[in-house]
Amino acid sequence: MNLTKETEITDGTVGKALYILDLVASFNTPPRFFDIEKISPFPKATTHRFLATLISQNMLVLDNNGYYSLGSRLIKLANKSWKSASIAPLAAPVIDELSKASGMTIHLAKIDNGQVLYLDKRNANRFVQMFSDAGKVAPVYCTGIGKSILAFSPKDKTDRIISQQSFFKYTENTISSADELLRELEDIRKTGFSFDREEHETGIVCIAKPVLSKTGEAIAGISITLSTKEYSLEDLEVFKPMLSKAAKGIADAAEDWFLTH
Amino acid sequence: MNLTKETEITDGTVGKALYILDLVASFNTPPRFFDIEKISPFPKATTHRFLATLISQNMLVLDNNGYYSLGSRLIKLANKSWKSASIAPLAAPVIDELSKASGMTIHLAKIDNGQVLYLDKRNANRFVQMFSDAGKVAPVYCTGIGKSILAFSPKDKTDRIISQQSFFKYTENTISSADELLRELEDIRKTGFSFDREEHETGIVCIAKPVLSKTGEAIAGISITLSTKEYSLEDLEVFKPMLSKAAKGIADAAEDWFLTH
DNA sequence: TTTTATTGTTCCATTAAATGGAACTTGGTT
DNA sequence: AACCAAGTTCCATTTAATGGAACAATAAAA
Repeated sequence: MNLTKETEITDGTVGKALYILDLVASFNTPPRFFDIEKISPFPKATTHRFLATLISQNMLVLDNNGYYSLGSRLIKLANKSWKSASIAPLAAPVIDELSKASGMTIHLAKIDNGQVLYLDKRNANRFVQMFSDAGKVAPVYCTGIGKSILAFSPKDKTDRIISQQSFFKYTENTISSADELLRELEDIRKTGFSFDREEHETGIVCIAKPVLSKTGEAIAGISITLSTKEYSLEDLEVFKPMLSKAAKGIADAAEDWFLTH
Repeated sequence: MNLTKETEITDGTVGKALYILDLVASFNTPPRFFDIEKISPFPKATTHRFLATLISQNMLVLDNNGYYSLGSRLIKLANKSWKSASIAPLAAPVIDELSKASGMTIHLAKIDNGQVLYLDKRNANRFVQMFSDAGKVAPVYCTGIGKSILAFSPKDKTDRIISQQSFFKYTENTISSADELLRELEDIRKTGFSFDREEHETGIVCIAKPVLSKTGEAIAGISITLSTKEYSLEDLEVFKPMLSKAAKGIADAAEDWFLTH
């Protein structure tokens, strides 16, 4: 589990309670008190009290076997978050169409805290597991969407995000230095398209394009993903026109929304 | 906006901060400080400090025009919550199949805090807006799933939930008293199926079935929804076999999961 | 069954942080 | 330029968080 410490333990009591919430979320299977206590930076009594508070607040659930899991209040809040704080609902019809037209797996993502945050997904088989990917995160430097957004961001923002990267080598194709990444961003700016050439996961390739604001800055990105079991990198070329159309469509929808609100 | 006060302002600082988070979430469009302050039970300075804390914690975002919206940390947490704390991911393949077989809109929901909480959805057109329905809530007494779960819950639980209902009359068909609801639950126990006969929204009908645990208690419910523009209440009958099969399939998947964890 | 080890919960004197009234700053309007 | 409303900061007072340690419950071993 790749637990990026994105939030310092600050803001007094509230920050600490939310830190405990993240701790619980970081387990792949519901932890017991002991498991949490082991990695908690707070004394036992304090950790215990925070857990009790979070349960009372419906942020956590404690089952009768002593296992903690995340509570339903989060699902309810996320529903509103997804709708109000992102372009995902505006982009949804466009993504539906791209999914239908391409028949392939589609992702919509933005950059959040130096990482790629997936906002929506359509599976190739057209059936979606809700929440299965919205909310997931991935590194910018080895994803098509991450690189496409980076290529069309202001220089200071790009530099700041690059400085946050670890350049962990997921596959033999993974970009492993800031210089190498900067060179590739140059290429992406020329063509407008970026690729993931099995850089994050062997056997998975994608083509991505940024969703640009009126000022030419990337506000999000969309991608089409293929498996090399059935297709090759070259097969991605054919999707360029529909990908461009979709990126434009989302940008227009975002623009309309902005003008009417 | 139907803001059910599901959480009292307790648990000191943490509870209060989360109350402010709910306040921000209760707006349909991003509020300004003034809007929040108006309905906040806390003094101006305190409200302001909580907002600042929540922003610093990535639970809220303040745009440069002074509007507050929900932050990305919620989407990330909800992703994990959906996966770990509910049967939604286990049910997903079964729901996919039911969606394909029926061609209709499918819902998966459970009861949470006396309300129906939707966990997953498949649209009739087969394209899904993620998060668009997972996280939404509806009353138990006028939804097919709500009634089906209630009918197969222990008496004390059923009574407690019924006592929480307002019996607001959404349509002329809405059940408007506890007695009326109890009578209908009797019928549902006999047949195993429940219906929403335009009780929540005019023009919308559905058939639902509970997902039962080994002990015969409902742990969730699934439904197939139709619009009376194209279909009628009678058309729901044909879905009984596939709905039963799906409910059984989800129950089995949940059982398997339980045995192997 | 009894003992021992481990996990989980509560207590309360001490310490530290939250509180909120009021003063102040910012930005827009006549 | 004077005014009004929205948004932010200050700091003495109050209130709640803290955490070491004792205790309880549960699981494992003898």
